[in-house]
Amino acid sequence: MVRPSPAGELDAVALETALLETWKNEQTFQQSIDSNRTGAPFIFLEGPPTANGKPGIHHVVARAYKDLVCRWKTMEGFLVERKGGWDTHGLPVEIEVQKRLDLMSNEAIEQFGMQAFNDACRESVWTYESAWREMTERMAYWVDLDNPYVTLHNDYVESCWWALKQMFDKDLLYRGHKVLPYCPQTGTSYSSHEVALGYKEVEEPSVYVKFKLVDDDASILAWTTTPWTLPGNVGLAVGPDVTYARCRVREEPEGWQGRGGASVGEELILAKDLMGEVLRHHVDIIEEIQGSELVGKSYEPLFPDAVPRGDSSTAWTVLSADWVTTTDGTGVVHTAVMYGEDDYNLGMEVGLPAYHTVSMEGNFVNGVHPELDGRYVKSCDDTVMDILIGRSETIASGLLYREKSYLHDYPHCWRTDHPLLYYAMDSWFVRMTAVKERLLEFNDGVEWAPDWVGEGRFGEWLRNVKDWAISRERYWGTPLPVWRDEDGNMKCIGSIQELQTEVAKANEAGFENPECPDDVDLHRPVVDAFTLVSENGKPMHREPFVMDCWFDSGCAPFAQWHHPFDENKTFDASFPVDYICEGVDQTRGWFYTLLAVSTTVFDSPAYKRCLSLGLILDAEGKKMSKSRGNIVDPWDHFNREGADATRWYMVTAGAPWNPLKFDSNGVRETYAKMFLTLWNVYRFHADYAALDQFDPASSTSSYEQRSRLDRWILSKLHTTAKAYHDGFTNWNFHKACRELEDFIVNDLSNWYVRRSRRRLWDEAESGDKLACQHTLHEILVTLCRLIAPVSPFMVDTIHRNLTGETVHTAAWPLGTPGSTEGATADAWDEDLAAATAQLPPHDAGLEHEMELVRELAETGRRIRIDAQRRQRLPCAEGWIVAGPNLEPYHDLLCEELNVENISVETDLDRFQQVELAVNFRALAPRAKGDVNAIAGQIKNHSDQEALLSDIRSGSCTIMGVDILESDVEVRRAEREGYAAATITVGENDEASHVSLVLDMQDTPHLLSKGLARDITRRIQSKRKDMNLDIEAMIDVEVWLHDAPELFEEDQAWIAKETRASGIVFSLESAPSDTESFDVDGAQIAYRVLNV
RNA sequence: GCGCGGGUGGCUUAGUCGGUUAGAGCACCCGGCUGAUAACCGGGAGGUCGCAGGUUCAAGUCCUGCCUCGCGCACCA
Repeated sequence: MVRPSPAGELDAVALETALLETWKNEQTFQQSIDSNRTGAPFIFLEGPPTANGKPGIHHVVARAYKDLVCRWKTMEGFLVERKGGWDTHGLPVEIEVQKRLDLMSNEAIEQFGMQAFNDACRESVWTYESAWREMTERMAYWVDLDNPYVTLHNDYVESCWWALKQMFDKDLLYRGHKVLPYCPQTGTSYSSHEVALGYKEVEEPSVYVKFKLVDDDASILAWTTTPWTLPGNVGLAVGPDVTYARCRVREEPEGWQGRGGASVGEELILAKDLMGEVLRHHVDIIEEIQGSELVGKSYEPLFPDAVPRGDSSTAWTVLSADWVTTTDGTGVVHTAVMYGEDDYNLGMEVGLPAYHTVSMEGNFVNGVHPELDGRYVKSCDDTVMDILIGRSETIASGLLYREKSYLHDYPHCWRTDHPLLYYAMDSWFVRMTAVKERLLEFNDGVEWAPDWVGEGRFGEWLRNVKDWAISRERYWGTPLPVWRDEDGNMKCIGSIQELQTEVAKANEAGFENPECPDDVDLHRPVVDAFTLVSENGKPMHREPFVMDCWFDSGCAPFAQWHHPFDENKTFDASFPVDYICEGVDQTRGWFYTLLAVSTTVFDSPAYKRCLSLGLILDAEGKKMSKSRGNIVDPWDHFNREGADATRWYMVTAGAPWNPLKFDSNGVRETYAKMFLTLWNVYRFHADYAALDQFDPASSTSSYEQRSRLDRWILSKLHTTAKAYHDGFTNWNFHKACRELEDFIVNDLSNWYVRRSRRRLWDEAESGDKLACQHTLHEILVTLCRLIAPVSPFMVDTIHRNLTGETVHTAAWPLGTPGSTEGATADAWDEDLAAATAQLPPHDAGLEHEMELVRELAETGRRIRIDAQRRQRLPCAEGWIVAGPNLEPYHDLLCEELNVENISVETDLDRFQQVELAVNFRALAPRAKGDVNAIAGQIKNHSDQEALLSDIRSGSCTIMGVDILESDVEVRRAEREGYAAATITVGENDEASHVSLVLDMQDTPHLLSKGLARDITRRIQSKRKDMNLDIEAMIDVEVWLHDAPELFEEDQAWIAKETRASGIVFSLESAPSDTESFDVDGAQIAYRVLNV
């Protein structure tokens, strides 16, 4: 037997913290999982956050959506286990530690000691773990934080090694170069994110250089903003479809600034479109040439000693590249293989020599040019130009055509402020280009929310997929498990055991290695210390890289289970996962790396559904970020409105994939509107249920015993729950929740409870009271279950008090498909018809009628305001004109409208008149341009009734167009001169027009009733001011000196309503120590005494 | 520069297939109602639906261009 106890005032924060304690004690989370042990699994994968930053409100949003779906699926009977995870490797961790220890270069780190540095990283990773844990628990994100996967753990790293070996064995892993922004000062290359931090506008010299053709007395002009790359030039790229011009210098230009030039008669080749931009000389065009015709021509190297030709046949020739444009420069791109990404790719494609002319320290290497060797490249711009000008007799005959300063954004080291160099680094790659088709295929099978992220942003990315540069020249990360000897022979190690075997083998071959125990630390520098042996007996050293930390997280689906070393079953049953959810910024991050790893390792997709969340912006619309300092602390809201309101606000503020402007005021509004209202509805029910010892289990109230109001709210609940569920299955959580909130505030609180209040005041047992209590009970229990996935606190308190059980192991009101035999999580979108069978009966007619009744009640208030008649003064009669039969609601309407009697007027024309409006959709196709004129004529026609009958008889033609009955809509409006209003119910063809008319005549009887209402209201208000108990009796005195007559029955009614045991009405003047008020000009005085 | 998504009263936003008077909430003003809650009801003020063209009888909605914000990519000779 469950009897609710009284609810009391709401203190959301206290309620939530108390529940957290209860959940901990009862292990409610675990229970909710255990109770579904036999259910079909629904696999969720947690994207691991990094705990070396403080959690902000934007993290709460992501966790709210993760939690919502997991809780919902759990209630649907699925087994939803949620393993937590932590991302613990990577550059951010290193940078944090570098800052703290003031180690701003690789050299400094190595001096400090790699082991000590990595120890510091290992520790730093957990800086904010407790903050994360507290936030996670407080917001009630249910995830297993006690057994999380951690990317730095040996088991995890070992799985990553295993995955790499799979790739290696499939020849998907290779060693090459990648051109990266590189800082010679810190010896570090940067990820795009860091590069973005350091863009600065700088003015630098750019140069136009002449490249002399070998078998032709002409030069090709090329432009570069980085003169330091010119010694490395090995090719010139032209657009095959670009038109070039061969011009001969006719005469000297008028003005010439800077160095460089050309002699009269000299021939230059450049894009025709850019001649005006580039050339300063007067020239004659000798010939127009297609780019493709230039391809293959040889030219003389600028710095003949800088780069050896090797076996390249294409070095120092003109090459074709379709990305060459004529938007700037000369339409010819100087190509230095090692110092530009396009250059490098082109060089690899056509076989240009790949030699560095610049060292890792940023200096020219020896042998480039006597005046440059050993110098820092960025300070050599002038020297390079001088060399190009050379020792020629005139500047004009040198190789420099022109110099020109150039203003552009250039990346700088965000730590040292030095310009970065694009520099080809040794690097390891995953051959993603080889599996592109599979990636696209797998992506097609993913259900994306919103779909345009998958098809658009992500699909675009995949269609342009490039090989994944997965190695980093760093210290703190999963080490690349590849060992290599001097001849380039390689071994990829896929497990600790394999490492031990290889170490033993090497030791046998005579190498000395440290111990390699079972729990060997799979990090640098420990693994660096092992020397393995190659087939031909040579020492193999580990490639000195760590993995991109995104590789780690991409391995999460299997590495979290230490696959394939442990628990194979867990992995097999949980891959691919059913659901992941992260911010849209993970598109190229985790969403990609998961798919990249699963495709290359398992030839499988990694996830079936992906919810991609919009960014969280601050109130000004700026992205929340640490550097801006605009991060909202979730605790500001947890400690004020509570986690329920915060979560509900997040979900209702907009579509999950849209950017969310986080508005603190919105959380407050959600609290006041949604949760306070829900609580008060619950409180109303619980207080009376407690008073009456109501027990839902030991009494019943059949559907037939329920009042129309009960059946209406039950039907409304049916409709709302169905739409809510439908919203969930379509990812429209925001629409679902808004609709539910509207139901609670509008339908439940403002109409059902308001209209039902008196039913529960009845102190005697009655079938009607019981019907109301059962109805409230059912509504509240269902609501709790619907709300629980989104905001799990208050509804649990309510559910527990009403049913004795937690809501979190309760069944979803629309069924539990997860617990049916043979179910799978793929059945996201179950049979709605079957699901709604579990809800209370739906009655569309009833909903429609009640909508009309409510509108009529509101209309009555409007009529009174127009007629300046106060609400409490009754009207003798109200007429309802037209519309459906509302007979059963007349009592209700009498109360709402404050009229003595309601009657139905069947003679429509007594209060209504016809108004015609054009149905544009029907008439416009025939009337074309005249449609508006015709509409005007119809609307302004002086006799609408006559016009209508003309139309009906087919004898109406306006402006040559026959007007048919289907061309017009017939509307009815109230006639002028009555205290009346007309409303429209329904839409289009179904629309009906109902008028309400109120009788404005006063009688002594009505005035007396109105007066009684006013007096009652004053006394009630006084009772409230005096803080009297609802049950308390009072004594009342009233002075009605110049008031209308107050009949005896109304006097008695006042006494009853106000619970007055003694009441005295006097016609004398009131004493001075009384309170008084005004009713239609009469002063009424009164006094209330506590008995 | 390229791609994606936005721009609707002071603020947050809804707006389906192009259709008649652009709908709500917050805040504001006036009035009402209340043993009904930080509530509720009625009314009011507040909108060139980013700008400019175009298609159409009809455009917040479709098309083109531009401006602007956010994000991603590229910043490159």
